[in-house]
Amino acid sequence: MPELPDVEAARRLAERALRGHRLVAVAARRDPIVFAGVSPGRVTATLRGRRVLAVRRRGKHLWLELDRRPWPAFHFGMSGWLETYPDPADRPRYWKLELVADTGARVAVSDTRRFGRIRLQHDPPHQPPISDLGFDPLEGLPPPAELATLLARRRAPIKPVLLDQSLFAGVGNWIADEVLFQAGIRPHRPAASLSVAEVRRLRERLLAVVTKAVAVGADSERFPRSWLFHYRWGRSADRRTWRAERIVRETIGGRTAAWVPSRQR
DNA sequence: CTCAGTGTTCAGTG
DNA sequence: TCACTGAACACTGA
Repeated sequence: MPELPDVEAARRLAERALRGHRLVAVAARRDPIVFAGVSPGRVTATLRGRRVLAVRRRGKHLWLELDRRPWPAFHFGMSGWLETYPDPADRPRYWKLELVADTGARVAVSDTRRFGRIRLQHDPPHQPPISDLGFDPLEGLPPPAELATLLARRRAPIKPVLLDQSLFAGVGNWIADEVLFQAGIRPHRPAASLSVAEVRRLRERLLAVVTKAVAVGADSERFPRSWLFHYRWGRSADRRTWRAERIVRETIGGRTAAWVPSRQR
């Protein structure tokens, strides 16, 4: 689930449950992979009794601002998730960390595949990996001319360049494919080969896709029917858009790209 | 049984 | 140093 819109939805959920409240109980499951070098004991001891001042996000990263440092920072990897619930029995199966607010509200972070990371950092936004991130589209993108200059230095296909978090923070596999589809650009095109007009379209579509996905709470059922998103999966060889255009799947830059030859040049 | 998957990192190369 | 490529990571579900 976790591309920018999902993480923003998680941020809003966590903020509603935790902002202004004290953490009266904390449980951390032993997992040396997800907890990057932090013991469960240190996590619980650090967080218990703290007041949550805010929940922040940048790209696909989330962190809590507390009344005392260090603060917890989260990356959800491929399968990480965050949910809130009132009943302890609803703790998710692959939970890693559970926070209980003084209201009784519970927030859990789970991760089946364990590619996610939970860190304790003194100042998350000014430390790697968050400090290494590039532009978060929700905070705005540089003007087309400046973006064109940045892309002109990249010879790799535009698809993996869109996935480069040090350039576009929060863009994941489906957003990159969606943006290229809507902008009418083939994913294989060297980034440096895009015209300024194409960069302008790319920029505009990136802003539109991210804004819309966030506006509907990352609920894909509510994405516009015209989006490639609804048609890109499924195993059948004859995947088609709602206009019956053929959808091709191939590996580009190490990831599966879905694209529509008749619409993307 | 095999393979793909909403992601990142690291080693090796140019 | 930088840009790029491909493999590795861990696990579930089709």
